[in-house]
Amino acid sequence: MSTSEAGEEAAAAQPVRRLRRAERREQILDAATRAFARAGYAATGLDDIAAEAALTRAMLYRHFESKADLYRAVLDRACLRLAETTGADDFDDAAIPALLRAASADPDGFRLLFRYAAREPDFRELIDSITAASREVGRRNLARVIPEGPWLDWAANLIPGFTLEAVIAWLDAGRPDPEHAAERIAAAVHGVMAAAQP
Amino acid sequence: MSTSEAGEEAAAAQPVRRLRRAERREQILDAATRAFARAGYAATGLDDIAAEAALTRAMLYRHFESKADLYRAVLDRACLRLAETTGADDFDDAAIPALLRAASADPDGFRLLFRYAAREPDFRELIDSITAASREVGRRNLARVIPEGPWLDWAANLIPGFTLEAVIAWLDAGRPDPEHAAERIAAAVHGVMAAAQP
DNA sequence: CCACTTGTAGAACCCGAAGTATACATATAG
DNA sequence: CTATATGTATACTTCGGGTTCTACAAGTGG
Repeated sequence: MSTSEAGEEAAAAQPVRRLRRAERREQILDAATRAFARAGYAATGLDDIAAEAALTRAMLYRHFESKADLYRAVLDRACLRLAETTGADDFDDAAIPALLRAASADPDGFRLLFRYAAREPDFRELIDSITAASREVGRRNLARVIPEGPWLDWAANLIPGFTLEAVIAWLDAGRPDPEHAAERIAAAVHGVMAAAQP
Repeated sequence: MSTSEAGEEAAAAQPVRRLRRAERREQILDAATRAFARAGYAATGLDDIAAEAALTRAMLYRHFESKADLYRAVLDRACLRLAETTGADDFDDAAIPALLRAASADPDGFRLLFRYAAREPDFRELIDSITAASREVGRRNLARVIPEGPWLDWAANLIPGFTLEAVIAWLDAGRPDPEHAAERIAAAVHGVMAAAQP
């Protein structure tokens, strides 16, 4: 007890890693992304997030106004990263490698955006800028090979979500041969498109 | 005001349609299925359900122990109907027409089961009997055309969910030509399978 | 006509989780 | 060395929504 007052107990626990504000904010966003990606907004408590970040709840409030504010920041960053990695894609076949890159770069954010946020009424707006554009462009591309009608609607509704699910399934499968993964997923998408043709 | 004390106000409102217990229970389950199918368990309040059923909250508690109990009853009935309509399917191509029949017969229940309940940790168990079996059988069928490896995992993870999404998209598209819808969806599934082959 | 069931209306209670407050500890820049 | 930013710990308040309770109204079968 002479040299250090910190070591009162047997376990002298690491002396608390401190970060500067901006870095801590990022670290919290990382942790929150992981936590939210497990169960979505409603089912994830602030305690879960604090535990994931190895912090107390109080610290969360020093960086974010509220749970909703934190969630928005998480989604915003995930959207931003996605946009940066893919680069304003056209949602044709050329977009698939970009999606694979984006999903690899930020798997938790990717899953969160498309497995959960897409179905949460209060926050769907935040990613609508992405999904709306992709649906629109996707539909235009489809219209070149599928005649107007219910089966075009069917394909246009189905394919964007399917493409994203295929990418997530690729993540879940351990990201096998990244060289040709895009080709396979594109082939799968074409298979679905073919089924919608007359 | 002479013949009827009920008509105190201008609008004599229909004299409250009464049902016997069992029928009312079914009617509540119908309404709750619709309400839950819009936003899932957490985001749906008892007030929403009561409004949908055109009843007061108190009545809900005369028929169900709790919100969770009601939800379980809703899911159970939807599972039961599904099982009855499809009849212990094998989740090969022969199952697709059965799924279309089931989705047509109970669209709200179908959507609820596979769009929401499948992602709700607390209740997933209730439909796991279905999804687990379908995944298992589906994987065995896939293993006949795809060699063991990550792409088999990929397809096995992706296809069951995709099939269900394809059925829901068909509902959303207005159920076009039911005669050949199963063929188209089967073709789409085959297209995905083909993409997983070497 | 009576008893019973089905129904309304709404206040009150309760609990978990979000959000707030205060006191204290200590790395680290300057 | 000291000031300050970063952090812990914990108790407290607030709030929404599920749950309970009480009081009353009225259709229906025996």
